[in-house]
Amino acid sequence: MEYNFREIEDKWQQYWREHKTYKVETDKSKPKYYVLDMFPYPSGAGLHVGHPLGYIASDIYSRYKRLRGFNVLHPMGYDSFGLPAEQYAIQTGQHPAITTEQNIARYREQLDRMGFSFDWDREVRTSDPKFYKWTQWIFIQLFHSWYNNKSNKAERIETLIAEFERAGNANVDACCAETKTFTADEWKNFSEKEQQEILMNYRFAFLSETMVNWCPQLGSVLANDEVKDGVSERGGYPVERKLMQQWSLRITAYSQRLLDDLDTIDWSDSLKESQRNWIGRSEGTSLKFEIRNLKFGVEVFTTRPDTIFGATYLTLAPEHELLSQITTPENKKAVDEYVTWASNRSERDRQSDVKKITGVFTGAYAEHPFTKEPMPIWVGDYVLAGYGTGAVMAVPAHDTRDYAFAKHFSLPIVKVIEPPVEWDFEKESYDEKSGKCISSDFLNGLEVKDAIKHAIEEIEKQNIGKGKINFRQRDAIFGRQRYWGEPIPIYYKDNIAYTLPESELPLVLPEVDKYLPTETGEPPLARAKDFNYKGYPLETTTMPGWAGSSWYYLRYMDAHNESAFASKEAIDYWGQVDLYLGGSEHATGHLLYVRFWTKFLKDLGYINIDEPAKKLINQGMMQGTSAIVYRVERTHHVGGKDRENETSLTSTNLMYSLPQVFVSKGYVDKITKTKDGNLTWHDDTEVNNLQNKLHEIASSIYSEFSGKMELTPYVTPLHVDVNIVDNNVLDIEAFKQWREEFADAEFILEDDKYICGSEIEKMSKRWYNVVNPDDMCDKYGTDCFRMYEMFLGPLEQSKPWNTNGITGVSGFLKKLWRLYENAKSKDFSGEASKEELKVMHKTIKKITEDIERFSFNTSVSSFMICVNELTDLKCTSRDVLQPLAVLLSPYAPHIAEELWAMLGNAPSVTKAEWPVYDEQYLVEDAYEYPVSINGKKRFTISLSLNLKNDEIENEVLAANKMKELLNGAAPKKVIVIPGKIVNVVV
RNA sequence: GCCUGGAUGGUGGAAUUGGUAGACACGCAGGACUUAAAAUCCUGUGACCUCAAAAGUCGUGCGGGUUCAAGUCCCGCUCCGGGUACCA
Repeated sequence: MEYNFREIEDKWQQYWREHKTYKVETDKSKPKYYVLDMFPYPSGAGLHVGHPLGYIASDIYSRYKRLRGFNVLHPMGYDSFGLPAEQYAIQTGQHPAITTEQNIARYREQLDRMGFSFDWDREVRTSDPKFYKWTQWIFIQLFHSWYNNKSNKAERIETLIAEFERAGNANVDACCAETKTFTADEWKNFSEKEQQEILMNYRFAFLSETMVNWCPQLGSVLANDEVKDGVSERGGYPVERKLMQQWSLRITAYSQRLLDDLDTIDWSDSLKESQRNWIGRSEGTSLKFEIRNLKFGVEVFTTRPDTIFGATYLTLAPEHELLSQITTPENKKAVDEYVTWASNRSERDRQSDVKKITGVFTGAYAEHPFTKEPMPIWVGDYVLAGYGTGAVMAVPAHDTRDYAFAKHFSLPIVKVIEPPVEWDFEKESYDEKSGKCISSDFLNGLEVKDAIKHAIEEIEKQNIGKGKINFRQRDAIFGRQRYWGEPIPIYYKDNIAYTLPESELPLVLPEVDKYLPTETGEPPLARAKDFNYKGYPLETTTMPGWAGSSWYYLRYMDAHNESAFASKEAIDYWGQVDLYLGGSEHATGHLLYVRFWTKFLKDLGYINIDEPAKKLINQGMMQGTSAIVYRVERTHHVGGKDRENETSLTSTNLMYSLPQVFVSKGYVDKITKTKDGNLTWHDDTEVNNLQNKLHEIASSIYSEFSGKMELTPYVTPLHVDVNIVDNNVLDIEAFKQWREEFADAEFILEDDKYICGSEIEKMSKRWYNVVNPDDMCDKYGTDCFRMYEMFLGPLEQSKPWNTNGITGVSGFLKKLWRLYENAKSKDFSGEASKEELKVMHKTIKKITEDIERFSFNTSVSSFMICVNELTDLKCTSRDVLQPLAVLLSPYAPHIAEELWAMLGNAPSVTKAEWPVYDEQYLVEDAYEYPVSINGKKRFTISLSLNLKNDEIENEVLAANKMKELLNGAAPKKVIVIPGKIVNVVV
């Protein structure tokens, strides 16, 4: 019987469905293991071959862990709120829920085909009110919590109110916005409104007036990680800076813990490094400079207090709040103009001409805290309002940006660090943190490191500043002026924000007639009728896309719970995600937010883990391989009618009326680009050959043609659908049908084939290089597709998708099938030979180790070797073929089930036990001596022996020779490099 | 600029702790079976030298070093990918 993958796949998928094979329950008798995939956003395009890469890997690992006796939680769901569905809704008026529903159905169909072992009973969708009820619930907890720096965790707001009532806020050390100090009595006398305003400064979810990234085209604000290169990540629209009242989450409260706990998790170094950079901790000191003739000072932040004596001026950000107060009347006009100019620059302009130095003198002077020298205060847009204090002390000799600014405006440059190497201060600043302090009063002679410490001590002693840690990370903007997201469970009474009672949850997304912002610029939710709570208006912004994904892993544990986001029992049992798989593009977004929410929920006692995922693996991006065909220019097609009417076949007419002609890649390689950008053929014979071929084509169509065609050496590369290209060979018939204009195209072939060029690009519809897994599964079967995706290369590496090698995997499966078919005819009754057992145990060891270290690509090779060897040995033994089916089942579950059944076993292979290998079959004949020297199992002695070549005929001989030399202890491995050295591993 | 990952045949990639580099697969070449094709099977396949074989020489981006032994470790570069950036 032939290997009929379609029949086998249908049969077993149905069996799994009917028997709920992959349903998982809390089972305390078994160790748990939680394998999580980053859930997909169900876009309209469906899955492409890049998606399943991670899912296949996690599925293999889940299946493996199950066979090893673990109770494995392996769920799947959809991150179903998002922009594309909303954009589609704006264009068509169709409710995003409907689009989303359709997309999910398509995703599900595709996922089902892949034979994944998900427990679908636990499916979650972030846009489902039953799910977002709990997202809203968490928001309410965030609103009613604050971060206590003393206990170093989040606490209920009640503890803060109690403290206010007891002793005001003088002793409160919280992560909060700047708040005036008040006493207990003052607190009690504050009005409700005043109290609420103060509390807002402390809440984890808070409203504030902040600079936001405003995207006019999307009509919404964006978080920092949603902006790339000054344009929106989705859509690529320009982004402006704008001051707006916004909901934010106080993620900065956790900056230090997010940083510290990176050391406790098994994530890739590069990903951890991205997060460290994003959090951007820097140690330094704040420092106050008095301003001449004014009563207040200006505070700066610096990481280099050691260079304080090199500070020659101050620079403020254009948005700095003190700017208008310090500017002298004669400089006011210039400063105002500069500030207006700077504020009108878009984020993109600002980034694109970073090198342009701009700034204006304010007329004011600060006083150096030690030398009491006057220091001019400037305003310049190289200083950012959002970082540190929005003001810097400029040390041009030791900071590149200050140096450029000082040079440009001819400000003094004072060297205070003597570099340990030759340095030309005429050319550039010396920024390194090494060298000795000079011209620096009490710091003279100190090394930079010591000088920093000493300077901070001195600054603190004189009470002009103190050591401070700054983070680059900003609080996360949480409101979006969009429709398709979770409504924020807030209503307003007297303009004060209150949370909805938990009993009112979920606050369901209301129906609206249009999905656009209102005419007055309010978010789409403002269009909803009766959108209020007891007459009080509800919040009209919605949560950002990352809200649901920040906690979804907890919902899988107990997906249908209606009284809690998950039961205590489920949370305690499943604990942490043991293995999390997903793309590295979420490094500074989702993966920070999910860690943040986890820590928050832990602080409030709802869960007992600090980190969501113990181990994380980033699967590499699957790039597309575009296929290129080359059209010979000047042979444009003008349509059949023109050709019929053609009367005089001049060469020019002919060229324009000929069908399009495509040359195979081999010819194109013979073209080079000249300096002036034109193309030229390498040699004239090629030109002649090609012309002759074009001529042949012409003559075959027009028998009366006898002229000579001119050939222009241009070819135009065109993208062609990769699905009609196999191993770079174009399927010419399919190509002709692909596009009407190619219907009667002609081809100049090499070796009777049309070879396409290829280009590695991002997978995109535009380049026709999107490969859909369905097509692959139709052609080769799911098991083949799964194994081939793994075979392509290491999981974490980005790689182009190509189908060049899939025939190898396909051939392997057929061969595997035949092996069992042949054995079946002999009832699998063969006695396993020693060779067969060796092959078997070698394979068990290899596959087990491969899976443990996520090296799935090498596993596929091992299977191929194993089957090749067993075929050669004509293996018919159940003792060998049975464990092989088990080993194979994580990779190719359908065929493994069928082979398992074929062996006469009861269904299903998923209930089998993972085989264990036996060392004794792995030892090579020549080295079958158990050895331990000095109590160590194995170590290497390297000896140079003066043995002649003929004395060491082979490794066995060498081994025996070594045995003599080692007083009877036998070597385990001997490497003979004839004529050179004998290396021995004992 | 900074951080990070990488560079191995015609191609994708193997080499787990420093131990015969190129497993496995694709592709290519030749052969068997077949009326033919597909499918399947067999043989060869890093480069150079050689009619061929034997033998030899070179060979893991480049230049040095450590070692009996380096794709692997160390120092100095080049190029490519990813992240990030007036962050004081």
